[in-house]
Amino acid sequence: MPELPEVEYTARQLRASIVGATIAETYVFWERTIGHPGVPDFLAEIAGRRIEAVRRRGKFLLIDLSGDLLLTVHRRMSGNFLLLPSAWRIDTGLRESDPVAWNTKGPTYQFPEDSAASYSLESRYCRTSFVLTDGRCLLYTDPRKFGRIELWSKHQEQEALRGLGPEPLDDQFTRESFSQTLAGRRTAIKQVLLDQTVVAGIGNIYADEALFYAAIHPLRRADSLNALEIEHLHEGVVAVLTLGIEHGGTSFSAYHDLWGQAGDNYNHVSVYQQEGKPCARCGTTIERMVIAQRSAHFCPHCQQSPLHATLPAISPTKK
DNA sequence: ATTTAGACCTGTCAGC
DNA sequence: TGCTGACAGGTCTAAA
Repeated sequence: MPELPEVEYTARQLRASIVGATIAETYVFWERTIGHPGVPDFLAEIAGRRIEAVRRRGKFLLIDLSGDLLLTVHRRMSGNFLLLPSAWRIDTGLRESDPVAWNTKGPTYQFPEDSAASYSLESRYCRTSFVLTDGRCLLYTDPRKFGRIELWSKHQEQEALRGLGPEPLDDQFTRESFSQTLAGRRTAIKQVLLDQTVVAGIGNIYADEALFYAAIHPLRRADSLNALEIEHLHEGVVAVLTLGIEHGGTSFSAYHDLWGQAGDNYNHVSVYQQEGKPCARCGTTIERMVIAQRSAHFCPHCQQSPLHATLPAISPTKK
């Protein structure tokens, strides 16, 4: 689910709400959610830490903790955070001696009668919960269980982030550096945009949207783009990510912000999951194809490609 | 060296 | 109503 705009939006909300708070207890309800270190060490290390800062890098949410520790969160497809007010009681069903609760249905929570339905729905998929000393509770929910939460020493940040490329909304992401990165790449530009070592934070929604913005066909070979097209694509990447943040992220069904609200960017997408609908620019029907095992959506009229530079369609099967 | 299936997971929706 | 298959915001690994 979350790409850069969704993670950035969450980071801003967390920064405003939990910096300065201290973690009292942590409960893990799905062991594999904790990617590093093992669950017992994770629980022992995180107890009593103060939350000093909240940052974002690519699709990673970074939480700096006291004692030079770094908590990294990658939500993958369906991970989410919910912050419960302190008045809300939680009942994890844990015995005090249990380091891990083996309850795949997640803990049960007692909500005020007037609480939003989305809270109780999401909490059903709680994989990890952080109880703060002020009584509030930060829930990490993740229906598909792909997301990972890891704890590292602060000096291990580079290792934890696995060679991420430049931040697209920072000065380091320039037309020139982008151009250099694309130079040696013979694969489809859509696939290259999804490579986190090329640019950090772009996912399937914003890759499709950026290519539409720049009027570039998703199958174009990356090394075939001319200077003007690279300029447009660079501009498009920045524009669609910035708009996504301004709209509070893109929500389809499951994504909600810290307080259970849906992001509005879905109402502003041009091509993503718009197959069969008319292009807002020219009215041509939006098409969908599979590139690198992912859906690609584009306008066949606006995003035409010079024949010499288009890759043959790859495996038009499955998905 | 690339490229591509498969794995990791659960939910939803369309079609029969 | 129930079953089946396709598909979903992502990334890693093994095999071709």
